[in-house]
Amino acid sequence: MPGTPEEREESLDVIQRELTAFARRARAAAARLHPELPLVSYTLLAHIEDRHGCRATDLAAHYMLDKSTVSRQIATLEKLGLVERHPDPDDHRIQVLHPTAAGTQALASTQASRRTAYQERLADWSEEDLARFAEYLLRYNSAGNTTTTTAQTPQT
Amino acid sequence: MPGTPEEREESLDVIQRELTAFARRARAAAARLHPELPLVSYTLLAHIEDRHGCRATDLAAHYMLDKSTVSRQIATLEKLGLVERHPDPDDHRIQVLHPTAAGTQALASTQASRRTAYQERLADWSEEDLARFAEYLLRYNSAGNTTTTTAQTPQT
DNA sequence: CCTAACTCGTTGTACTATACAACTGAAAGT
DNA sequence: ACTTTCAGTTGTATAGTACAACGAGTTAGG
Repeated sequence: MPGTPEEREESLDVIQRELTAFARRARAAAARLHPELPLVSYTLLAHIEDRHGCRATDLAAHYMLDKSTVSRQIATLEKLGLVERHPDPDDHRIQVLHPTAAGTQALASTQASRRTAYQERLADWSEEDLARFAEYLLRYNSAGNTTTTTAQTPQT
Repeated sequence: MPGTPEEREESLDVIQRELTAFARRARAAAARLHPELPLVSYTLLAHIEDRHGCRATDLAAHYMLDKSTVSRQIATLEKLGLVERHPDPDDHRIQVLHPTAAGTQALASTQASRRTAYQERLADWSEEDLARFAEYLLRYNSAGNTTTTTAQTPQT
Protein backbone atom coordinates (compact mmCIF):
# COMPACT_ATOMS: atom_id res chain seq x y z
CA MET A 1 0.00 0.00 0.00
CA PRO A 2 2.36 2.34 0.74
CA GLY A 3 3.81 2.28 -2.23
CA THR A 4 4.06 4.11 -5.23
CA PRO A 5 7.05 6.22 -4.98
CA GLU A 6 5.53 8.52 -7.48
CA GLU A 7 2.56 9.20 -5.34
CA ARG A 8 4.80 9.92 -2.49
CA GLU A 9 6.81 12.32 -4.50
CA GLU A 10 3.72 13.97 -5.77
CA SER A 11 2.54 14.60 -2.24
CA LEU A 12 5.94 15.83 -1.24
CA ASP A 13 5.93 18.31 -4.05
CA VAL A 14 2.51 19.56 -3.17
CA ILE A 15 3.46 19.97 0.45
CA GLN A 16 6.59 21.78 -0.47
CA ARG A 17 4.82 24.08 -2.84
CA GLU A 18 1.86 24.84 -0.64
CA LEU A 19 3.88 25.41 2.45
CA THR A 20 6.02 27.80 0.52
CA ALA A 21 3.01 29.55 -0.89
CA PHE A 22 1.67 29.92 2.58
CA ALA A 23 4.87 31.35 3.89
CA ARG A 24 4.88 33.88 1.13
CA ARG A 25 1.46 35.09 1.89
CA ALA A 26 1.79 35.00 5.61
CA ARG A 27 3.89 38.04 5.82
CA ALA A 28 1.59 40.19 3.81
CA ALA A 29 -1.39 38.84 5.60
CA ALA A 30 0.03 39.47 9.02
CA ALA A 31 1.10 42.92 8.03
CA ARG A 32 -2.38 43.82 6.96
CA LEU A 33 -3.98 42.27 9.97
CA HIS A 34 -1.92 43.95 12.60
CA PRO A 35 -0.27 46.96 11.23
CA GLU A 36 0.15 47.98 14.81
CA LEU A 37 2.28 45.19 16.01
CA PRO A 38 4.90 44.19 13.50
CA LEU A 39 4.90 40.50 12.77
CA VAL A 40 8.32 39.69 13.92
CA SER A 41 8.05 41.76 17.01
CA TYR A 42 4.87 39.99 17.80
CA THR A 43 6.55 36.66 17.60
CA LEU A 44 9.41 37.74 19.77
CA LEU A 45 7.08 39.26 22.28
CA ALA A 46 5.11 36.05 22.40
CA HIS A 47 8.26 34.13 23.06
CA ILE A 48 9.33 36.46 25.79
CA GLU A 49 6.05 36.04 27.52
CA ASP A 50 6.07 32.36 27.00
CA ARG A 51 9.38 32.10 28.72
CA HIS A 52 8.47 34.51 31.43
CA GLY A 53 11.39 36.66 30.58
CA CYS A 54 14.47 35.92 28.57
CA ARG A 55 17.56 37.44 27.05
CA ALA A 56 17.98 38.82 23.57
CA THR A 57 20.51 36.15 22.84
CA ASP A 58 17.99 33.46 23.62
CA LEU A 59 15.62 34.93 21.10
CA ALA A 60 18.30 35.08 18.47
CA ALA A 61 19.20 31.47 19.03
CA HIS A 62 15.64 30.29 19.05
CA TYR A 63 14.66 31.99 15.86
CA MET A 64 17.94 31.80 14.14
CA LEU A 65 18.22 35.51 13.87
CA ASP A 66 21.26 37.66 14.08
CA LYS A 67 21.66 39.37 17.39
CA SER A 68 21.59 42.73 15.69
CA THR A 69 18.19 41.93 14.30
CA VAL A 70 16.90 40.99 17.69
CA SER A 71 18.46 44.02 19.22
CA ARG A 72 16.55 46.29 16.87
CA GLN A 73 13.34 44.42 17.26
CA ILE A 74 13.58 44.70 20.98
CA ALA A 75 14.33 48.37 20.68
CA THR A 76 11.15 48.74 18.69
CA LEU A 77 9.12 46.83 21.19
CA GLU A 78 10.55 48.91 23.96
CA LYS A 79 9.77 52.09 22.12
CA LEU A 80 6.23 50.88 21.81
CA GLY A 81 6.18 50.28 25.50
CA LEU A 82 5.58 46.59 25.15
CA VAL A 83 8.68 45.22 26.77
CA GLU A 84 10.98 46.29 29.53
CA ARG A 85 14.60 45.48 30.02
CA HIS A 86 15.87 44.66 33.44
CA PRO A 87 19.60 44.49 33.80
CA ASP A 88 20.69 41.31 35.43
CA PRO A 89 22.32 42.15 38.72
CA ASP A 90 24.68 39.20 38.50
CA ASP A 91 25.92 39.91 35.03
CA HIS A 92 25.76 43.38 33.71
CA ARG A 93 26.05 42.30 30.12
CA ILE A 94 22.66 40.71 30.31
CA GLN A 95 19.30 42.34 29.96
CA VAL A 96 16.36 40.29 31.03
CA LEU A 97 13.35 41.07 28.92
CA HIS A 98 9.80 41.12 30.15
CA PRO A 99 6.52 42.12 28.60
CA THR A 100 4.95 45.17 30.13
CA ALA A 101 1.30 45.19 31.02
CA ALA A 102 0.63 46.84 27.70
CA GLY A 103 2.69 44.17 26.01
CA THR A 104 0.73 41.39 27.56
CA GLN A 105 -2.43 43.09 26.59
CA ALA A 106 -1.37 43.71 23.02
CA LEU A 107 -0.35 40.13 22.74
CA ALA A 108 -3.69 38.93 23.98
CA SER A 109 -5.70 41.03 21.61
CA THR A 110 -3.54 40.17 18.67
CA GLN A 111 -3.91 36.56 19.48
CA ALA A 112 -7.64 36.95 19.69
CA SER A 113 -7.98 38.61 16.34
CA ARG A 114 -5.81 36.03 14.76
CA ARG A 115 -7.98 33.35 16.15
CA THR A 116 -11.03 34.99 14.68
CA ALA A 117 -9.41 35.14 11.30
CA TYR A 118 -8.58 31.49 11.39
CA GLN A 119 -12.02 30.62 12.55
CA GLU A 120 -13.54 32.29 9.60
CA ARG A 121 -11.20 30.80 7.17
CA LEU A 122 -11.59 27.33 8.47
CA ALA A 123 -15.27 27.64 9.19
CA ASP A 124 -16.34 24.90 6.87
CA TRP A 125 -13.83 22.35 7.96
CA SER A 126 -14.99 19.43 10.00
CA GLU A 127 -13.69 18.85 13.48
CA GLU A 128 -11.95 15.85 12.25
CA ASP A 129 -10.15 17.55 9.45
CA LEU A 130 -9.09 20.38 11.69
CA ALA A 131 -7.74 18.02 14.26
CA ARG A 132 -5.86 16.10 11.67
CA PHE A 133 -4.48 19.15 9.97
CA ALA A 134 -3.31 20.48 13.32
CA GLU A 135 -1.68 17.21 14.07
CA TYR A 136 0.12 17.12 10.78
CA LEU A 137 1.44 20.60 11.24
CA LEU A 138 2.67 19.81 14.69
CA ARG A 139 4.32 16.73 13.48
CA TYR A 140 5.87 18.55 10.61
CA ASN A 141 7.23 21.38 12.66
CA SER A 142 8.55 19.33 15.46
CA ALA A 143 10.17 16.99 13.11
CA GLY A 144 13.01 18.73 12.75
CA ASN A 145 14.06 21.90 12.68
CA THR A 146 13.70 24.63 10.71
CA THR A 147 10.80 24.01 9.03
CA THR A 148 11.16 24.85 5.66
CA THR A 149 13.22 23.04 3.71
CA THR A 150 15.21 21.47 6.17
CA ALA A 151 17.30 24.15 6.09
CA GLN A 152 18.98 23.32 9.11
CA THR A 153 21.00 25.63 11.00
CA PRO A 154 24.49 24.64 10.96
CA GLN A 155 24.59 25.31 14.55
CA THR A 156 27.55 23.29 14.68
CA MET B 1 -19.21 13.91 17.44
CA PRO B 2 -19.30 16.85 15.68
CA GLY B 3 -18.72 19.01 18.03
CA THR B 4 -17.07 20.31 20.94
CA PRO B 5 -16.38 23.84 20.27
CA GLU B 6 -13.43 23.62 22.53
CA GLU B 7 -11.83 20.94 20.53
CA ARG B 8 -12.35 23.00 17.49
CA GLU B 9 -10.73 25.97 19.05
CA GLU B 10 -7.88 23.92 20.26
CA SER B 11 -7.23 22.73 16.75
CA LEU B 12 -7.49 26.21 15.40
CA ASP B 13 -4.97 27.46 17.87
CA VAL B 14 -2.57 24.76 17.00
CA ILE B 15 -2.97 25.41 13.31
CA GLN B 16 -2.47 29.07 13.82
CA ARG B 17 0.57 28.64 15.94
CA GLU B 18 2.22 26.05 13.81
CA LEU B 19 1.56 27.76 10.57
CA THR B 20 2.95 30.93 12.04
CA ALA B 21 5.99 29.15 13.32
CA PHE B 22 6.53 27.76 9.90
CA ALA B 23 6.18 31.07 8.18
CA ARG B 24 8.36 32.69 10.71
CA ARG B 25 11.32 30.61 9.88
CA ALA B 26 10.65 29.79 6.31
CA ARG B 27 12.53 32.63 4.86
CA ALA B 28 15.71 32.19 6.78
CA ALA B 29 15.63 28.50 6.13
CA ALA B 30 15.09 28.86 2.42
CA ALA B 31 17.78 31.48 2.23
CA ARG B 32 20.28 29.15 3.79
CA LEU B 33 19.33 26.33 1.52
CA HIS B 34 19.78 28.01 -1.79
CA PRO B 35 21.57 31.26 -1.57
CA GLU B 36 22.18 31.08 -5.27
CA LEU B 37 18.74 31.50 -6.64
CA PRO B 38 17.22 34.63 -5.25
CA LEU B 39 14.79 33.09 -2.96
CA VAL B 40 11.56 34.60 -3.89
CA SER B 41 12.38 34.45 -7.51
CA TYR B 42 12.64 30.75 -7.22
CA THR B 43 9.07 30.46 -6.17
CA LEU B 44 7.89 32.64 -8.98
CA LEU B 45 9.94 30.76 -11.46
CA ALA B 46 8.46 27.52 -10.22
CA HIS B 47 5.00 28.87 -10.65
CA ILE B 48 5.75 30.04 -14.15
CA GLU B 49 6.94 26.66 -15.13
CA ASP B 50 4.14 24.95 -13.39
CA ARG B 51 1.67 26.89 -15.41
CA HIS B 52 3.58 26.51 -18.59
CA GLY B 53 3.87 30.18 -18.94
CA CYS B 54 1.88 32.89 -17.28
CA ARG B 55 1.56 36.59 -16.82
CA ALA B 56 3.07 38.72 -14.11
CA THR B 57 -0.38 39.58 -12.92
CA ASP B 58 -1.16 35.94 -12.32
CA LEU B 59 1.86 35.67 -10.12
CA ALA B 60 0.89 38.73 -8.18
CA ALA B 61 -2.58 37.38 -7.61
CA HIS B 62 -1.42 33.97 -6.63
CA TYR B 63 1.07 35.14 -4.09
CA MET B 64 -0.75 38.23 -3.05
CA LEU B 65 2.10 40.38 -4.06
CA ASP B 66 1.99 43.82 -5.51
CA LYS B 67 2.53 43.91 -9.22
CA SER B 68 5.53 46.14 -8.75
CA THR B 69 7.13 43.49 -6.62
CA VAL B 70 6.53 40.88 -9.23
CA SER B 71 7.76 43.18 -11.93
CA ARG B 72 11.07 43.58 -10.20
CA GLN B 73 11.41 39.95 -9.38
CA ILE B 74 10.80 39.08 -12.98
CA ALA B 75 13.32 41.66 -14.03
CA THR B 76 15.84 39.96 -11.80
CA LEU B 77 15.05 36.57 -13.20
CA GLU B 78 15.37 37.89 -16.68
CA LYS B 79 18.69 39.48 -15.88
CA LEU B 80 19.84 36.13 -14.62
CA GLY B 81 18.72 34.61 -17.86
CA LEU B 82 16.19 32.37 -16.22
CA VAL B 83 13.02 33.64 -17.79
CA GLU B 84 12.00 35.14 -21.08
CA ARG B 85 9.15 37.44 -21.85
CA HIS B 86 7.11 36.86 -24.95
CA PRO B 87 4.70 39.60 -25.80
CA ASP B 88 1.25 38.21 -26.42
CA PRO B 89 0.36 38.82 -30.05
CA ASP B 90 -3.31 39.16 -29.23
CA ASP B 91 -2.92 41.62 -26.44
CA HIS B 92 0.10 43.78 -26.37
CA ARG B 93 -0.27 44.64 -22.75
CA ILE B 94 0.51 41.10 -21.83
CA GLN B 95 3.88 39.48 -21.50
CA VAL B 96 3.82 35.76 -21.33
CA LEU B 97 6.58 34.51 -19.14
CA HIS B 98 8.49 31.34 -19.78
CA PRO B 99 11.46 29.77 -18.16
CA THR B 100 14.53 29.62 -20.34
CA ALA B 101 16.48 26.44 -20.64
CA ALA B 102 18.76 27.73 -17.93
CA GLY B 103 15.74 28.57 -15.85
CA THR B 104 14.31 25.13 -16.16
CA GLN B 105 17.63 23.68 -15.27
CA ALA B 106 18.14 25.89 -12.26
CA LEU B 107 14.67 25.08 -11.13
CA ALA B 108 15.22 21.40 -11.48
CA SER B 109 18.34 21.37 -9.42
CA THR B 110 16.89 23.57 -6.76
CA GLN B 111 13.78 21.50 -6.67
CA ALA B 112 15.83 18.40 -6.36
CA SER B 113 17.64 19.67 -3.34
CA ARG B 114 14.44 20.86 -1.79
CA ARG B 115 12.77 17.61 -2.49
CA THR B 116 15.58 15.78 -0.87
CA ALA B 117 15.23 17.93 2.16
CA TYR B 118 11.54 17.27 2.37
CA GLN B 119 12.02 13.63 1.82
CA GLU B 120 14.33 13.43 4.73
CA ARG B 121 12.11 15.40 6.90
CA LEU B 122 9.01 13.48 6.00
CA ALA B 123 10.70 10.15 5.68
CA ASP B 124 8.70 8.44 8.33
CA TRP B 125 5.31 9.60 7.15
CA SER B 126 3.00 7.14 5.51
CA GLU B 127 1.75 7.64 1.98
CA GLU B 128 -1.61 8.24 3.37
CA ASP B 129 -0.58 10.91 5.78
CA LEU B 130 1.45 12.67 3.16
CA ALA B 131 -1.43 12.67 0.75
CA ARG B 132 -3.78 13.98 3.37
CA PHE B 133 -1.42 16.63 4.57
CA ALA B 134 -0.92 17.78 1.00
CA GLU B 135 -4.63 17.89 0.52
CA TYR B 136 -5.20 19.94 3.63
CA LEU B 137 -2.60 22.43 2.63
CA LEU B 138 -4.13 22.78 -0.78
CA ARG B 139 -7.50 23.26 0.72
CA TYR B 140 -6.23 25.75 3.21
CA ASN B 141 -4.42 27.78 0.66
CA SER B 142 -7.13 27.82 -1.89
CA ALA B 143 -9.70 28.52 0.64
CA GLY B 144 -9.58 31.61 0.10
CA ASN B 145 -9.34 34.53 0.52
CA THR B 146 -11.46 36.57 1.87
CA THR B 147 -10.84 36.58 5.18
CA THR B 148 -7.91 34.98 5.86
CA THR B 149 -5.84 36.91 7.45
CA THR B 150 -7.08 39.54 5.62
CA ALA B 151 -4.52 39.42 3.25
CA GLN B 152 -6.58 39.91 0.36
CA THR B 153 -6.33 42.83 -1.65
CA PRO B 154 -9.58 44.51 -1.64
CA GLN B 155 -9.29 45.18 -5.20
CA THR B 156 -12.79 46.04 -5.13
C1' DC C 1 46.56 42.16 39.38
C1' DC C 2 46.71 42.49 34.22
C1' DT C 3 45.99 41.22 29.93
C1' DA C 4 43.85 38.12 26.62
C1' DA C 5 39.78 35.91 25.19
C1' DC C 6 35.12 35.52 25.28
C1' DT C 7 30.17 37.12 25.71
C1' DC C 8 26.05 40.32 25.27
C1' DG C 9 24.37 43.82 23.12
C1' DT C 10 24.48 48.18 19.98
C1' DT C 11 25.48 50.70 15.84
C1' DG C 12 26.89 51.41 10.97
C1' DT C 13 26.02 49.78 6.55
C1' DA C 14 23.93 47.30 2.86
C1' DC C 15 20.68 44.43 0.54
C1' DT C 16 16.20 42.01 -0.38
C1' DA C 17 11.37 41.92 -0.39
C1' DT C 18 7.57 44.58 -0.32
C1' DA C 19 4.01 48.17 -0.74
C1' DC C 20 1.92 52.26 -2.68
C1' DA C 21 1.48 55.78 -5.93
C1' DA C 22 2.16 57.88 -10.27
C1' DC C 23 2.74 56.90 -15.06
C1' DT C 24 2.85 54.67 -19.96
C1' DG C 25 0.81 51.88 -23.32
C1' DA C 26 -2.82 49.01 -24.87
C1' DA C 27 -7.58 47.20 -24.99
C1' DA C 28 -12.71 47.80 -24.25
C1' DG C 29 -16.95 50.17 -23.42
C1' DT C 30 -20.38 53.47 -24.58
C1' DA D 1 -13.53 59.49 -30.34
C1' DC D 2 -13.29 59.62 -25.09
C1' DT D 3 -13.08 57.42 -21.00
C1' DT D 4 -12.21 53.56 -18.23
C1' DT D 5 -9.73 49.54 -17.27
C1' DC D 6 -5.96 46.52 -17.44
C1' DA D 7 -0.69 45.08 -17.67
C1' DG D 8 3.57 46.45 -16.41
C1' DT D 9 7.31 49.82 -15.03
C1' DT D 10 9.52 53.13 -12.16
C1' DG D 11 10.14 56.21 -8.09
C1' DT D 12 10.11 56.16 -3.29
C1' DA D 13 9.72 54.42 1.36
C1' DT D 14 9.76 50.83 4.89
C1' DA D 15 10.51 46.28 7.20
C1' DG D 16 13.54 42.71 8.32
C1' DT D 17 17.81 40.87 8.02
C1' DA D 18 22.80 39.97 7.90
C1' DC D 19 27.59 41.09 8.69
C1' DA D 20 31.19 43.57 10.56
C1' DA D 21 33.14 46.72 13.88
C1' DC D 22 32.80 48.14 18.39
C1' DG D 23 31.93 49.03 23.63
C1' DA D 24 31.27 47.14 28.00
C1' DG D 25 31.26 43.31 31.32
C1' DT D 26 33.27 38.65 32.52
C1' DT D 27 36.44 35.06 32.84
C1' DA D 28 40.89 32.66 32.34
C1' DG D 29 46.14 32.60 32.35
C1' DG D 30 50.32 34.07 34.09
